[in-house]
Amino acid sequence: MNWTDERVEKLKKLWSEGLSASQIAAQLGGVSRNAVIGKVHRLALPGRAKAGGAPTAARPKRPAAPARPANFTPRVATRTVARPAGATVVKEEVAFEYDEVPVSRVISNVVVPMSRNLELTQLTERTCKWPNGDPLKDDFHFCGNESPDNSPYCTYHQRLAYQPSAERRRMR
DNA sequence: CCCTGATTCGC
DNA sequence: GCGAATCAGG
Repeated sequence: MNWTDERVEKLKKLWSEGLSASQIAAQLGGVSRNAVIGKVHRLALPGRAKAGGAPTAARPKRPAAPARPANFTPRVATRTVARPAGATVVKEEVAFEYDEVPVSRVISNVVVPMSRNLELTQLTERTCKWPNGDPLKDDFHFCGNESPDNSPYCTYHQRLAYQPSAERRRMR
């Protein structure tokens, strides 16, 4: 695989967006992370802030928490439990609640992790194997986020995998 | 052991 | 110029 202008442009773009060398290698395909790093140096692109270590500063930022929906009502409910004579009153906190918002939608608004979009050959025992995109098209990739031991999926896709399809559609 | 980028040096 | 091997670190 050679460094065509097109591939170099994609490298520059992804590097500037803060993707790691291995992530870029996975997206380009056909090159190792070492190849990517080597090319970055030859192009004299600006390096990462710290030598070694995760590029925390340049990482893609997590989306901000969603604004409260109009029908969001913060409230703390209490209820009094029947008690024998002499006992103290018991209150239970129910915490914040949404009005008539399906739970799946709330979940969707809060946590939808970015996939690393790895190629099949990049997957390991510890990467999420959730497929993204059309298997017959070029943009087909696997999630690739870290998955817990003994699970083929990351925590998010693990949860997604066990939802009924209608719920799944709402979560995405 | 998982990962990160940096560097070296034979090709 | 390329990138595997290696180093140094989180």
